[in-house]
Amino acid sequence: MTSTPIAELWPTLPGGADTRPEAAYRLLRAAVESFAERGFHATTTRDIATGAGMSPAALYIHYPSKAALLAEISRAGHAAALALVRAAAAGEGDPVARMRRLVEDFTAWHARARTVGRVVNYELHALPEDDYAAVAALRLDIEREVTALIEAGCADGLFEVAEVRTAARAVTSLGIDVSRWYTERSSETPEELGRHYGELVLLMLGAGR
Amino acid sequence: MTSTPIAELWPTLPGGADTRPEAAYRLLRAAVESFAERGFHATTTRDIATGAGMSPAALYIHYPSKAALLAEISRAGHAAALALVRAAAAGEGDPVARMRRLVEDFTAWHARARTVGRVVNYELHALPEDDYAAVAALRLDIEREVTALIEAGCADGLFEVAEVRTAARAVTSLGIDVSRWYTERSSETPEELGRHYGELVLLMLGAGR
DNA sequence: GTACTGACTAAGCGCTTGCTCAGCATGCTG
DNA sequence: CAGCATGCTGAGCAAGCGCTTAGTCAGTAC
Repeated sequence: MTSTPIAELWPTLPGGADTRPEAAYRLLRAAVESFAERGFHATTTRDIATGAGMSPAALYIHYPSKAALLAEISRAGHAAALALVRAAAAGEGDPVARMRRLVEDFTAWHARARTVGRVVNYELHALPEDDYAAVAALRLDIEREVTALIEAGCADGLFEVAEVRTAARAVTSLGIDVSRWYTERSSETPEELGRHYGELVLLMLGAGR
Repeated sequence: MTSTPIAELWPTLPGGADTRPEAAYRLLRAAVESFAERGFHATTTRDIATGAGMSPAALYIHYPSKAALLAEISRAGHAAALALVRAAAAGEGDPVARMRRLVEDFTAWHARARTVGRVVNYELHALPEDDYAAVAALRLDIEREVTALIEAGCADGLFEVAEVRTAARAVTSLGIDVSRWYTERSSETPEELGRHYGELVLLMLGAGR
């Protein structure tokens, strides 16, 4: 439906040199919409091609397979999420300020780019083995950034948690799940939701104002 | 894989009178395993039948379609989750004690019955329209129970939250997402995880000890 | 002009899918 | 015993799948 977040997301992502024909991006966008709405296996190559305004055979000029489209989406989406987490974790301020920004950005991204988010988080099982391995590494990196930030906060006496790993799970989990339930009919904007979730997480980590 | 939670879950569930042939339960269990691992659309009727130790045709003696199997699983799973939430919300103690038990039970259930949980939470889009409507009503009931309990806690001055609906979302979201990431290799048992999550949620709601 | 390229389509191949159907064994009932 | 219901199988159908093929056509190079 709303393809604006995807349009914003892509041209900047797959690695600088943007020499790919515009038709390849139309296919990516159509694939994201279909995969998010129906799932990978229920989406046909005909769906994607039609959504991109071309015949089924044209898809194979730009991508070697349906799974390759999924892999490209998943890699780009994970890279974007990790970049955002890294920027917040390495940003300015104490661990409290950095965690607040991390949760705000992570949450707002999963609300804004919820179609990409759904593909990224709920279609992992359909990835070819190699692509899955690459993407799993990115997911581990995200988890590690969050864990390290919580540990830093604990070391400074700003956070207080029983189990760091469980707390880190809860933080990423809250953000990821936003892409499952958020719709454009939700009462809060992605940014408002981000701010509320930022508050909730800081309380959860024992850093209430 | 581990089918014990499913085995425990079912015979008690689909409505008292347990006159259904044992083969129907074997089909249910095989379907849960397949749907959870590969997703509804990637699962074939041959997968399910083979998993239940019979030929593909035998499936249609017990269920009219592949989707009917999904619907039965989804209804039973949602009913179980709602029952557990209702029991905790209407239990003994103040809102703090009841919320703690609600989160503990809801979380532990999503960890223990993670295969059922995955089907219940991530295959909704594959449900026939009527079944979806029935299941959506159960989901709304769960959300309402949690919201009401938070409101009760706020009224008693035990909780303090900026937005009740957002807080309720966060509580259910944390529990649901457990079924996505929890594995039998996770470092905590379902019950330990439940206790940790119970603590985190109470902090989040401004009720830290 | 000729030669070549990249983006595309119409047609369709080989295979898998959800599901059906005729038939068979078993056990219960009169 | 016959009569019939139940639970099941082997074979297979129609539809739809991912992907391929042969060929079209506008654009570019020389």
